[in-house]
Amino acid sequence: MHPEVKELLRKSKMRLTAPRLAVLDVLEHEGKHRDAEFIAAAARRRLKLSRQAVYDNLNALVAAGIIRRIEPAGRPALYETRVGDNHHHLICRRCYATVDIDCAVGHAPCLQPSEDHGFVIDEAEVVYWGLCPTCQQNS
Amino acid sequence: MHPEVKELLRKSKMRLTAPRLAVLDVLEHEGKHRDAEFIAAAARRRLKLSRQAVYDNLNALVAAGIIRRIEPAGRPALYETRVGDNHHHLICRRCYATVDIDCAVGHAPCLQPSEDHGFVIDEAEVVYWGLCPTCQQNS
DNA sequence: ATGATATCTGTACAAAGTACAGATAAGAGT
DNA sequence: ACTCTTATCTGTACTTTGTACAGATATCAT
Repeated sequence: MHPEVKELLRKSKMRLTAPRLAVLDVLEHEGKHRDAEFIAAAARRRLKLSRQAVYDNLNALVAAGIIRRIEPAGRPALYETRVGDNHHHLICRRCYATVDIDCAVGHAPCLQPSEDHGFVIDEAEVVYWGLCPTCQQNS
Repeated sequence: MHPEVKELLRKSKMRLTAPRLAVLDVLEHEGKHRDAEFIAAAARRRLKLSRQAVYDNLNALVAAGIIRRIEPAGRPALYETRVGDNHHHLICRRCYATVDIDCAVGHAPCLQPSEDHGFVIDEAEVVYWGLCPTCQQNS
């Protein structure tokens, strides 16, 4: 576990409980984009914990800005530790492999639609859909 | 009901059943972005039909490219009749009002991420999140 | 060490959508 | 118009993903 993670938790006044650290450890060491089910299963290899604890922790960490949730259409939510840069995602339609994409149009990207309709916009969520190299071959 | 809609159905070799026409009629005349529950309720003011018929028809129409489904994070899916231009959406975080956004970067937009990782990309889904004018006032 | 309360457990519940079997009816062919 | 094929519809049961709630536990401040 990276020590700076514990710093982040303390800064957010969150307790350093074993289930919380386990959830973060899974995200740091067992894949960059994982759903709650995977995180629960992996965390249970370290300790015993309930489904509710997994969801509570994921929600608390998202609220604190320590992890980020993405919700691809028709799929369970995924969680990742890369936060703060509002990067985007590219997902395979067949196997759902997910990779990060830096924004193509500069630094604070995509927050400028052609017409804002009077809205105050704070986020642009972008998901690219396609076929990953492996699934292209097996088609 | 616009006559061209029936043409579209025939072109797709889909039967013109009353439930199917009712679903399309709701989307044409009772709001541009509606979820399955709303569509079912509105269609039931015209005729009696089951939940399954609503979902089956929506799925069939999406598959035929006659309507489009969008799935905002944490919300039920919305359906719209504007298809073929891959436009985007702007959604209010508080009241979930949803408006269409033309793509800011040209004609076949957003299909060029900074790095494609070998994927063959066929769609870029963009959702802008913010506060609509009404909700800005009531905050 | 002690206490306040954030967190965890476990069960029940909820929302959104799908599976399946049998009944019905739309459209093709006569 | 009549019949047939089969797409579509109905209704119930089920699935997935996630939340609500009450009570037990354990973390951190003091």
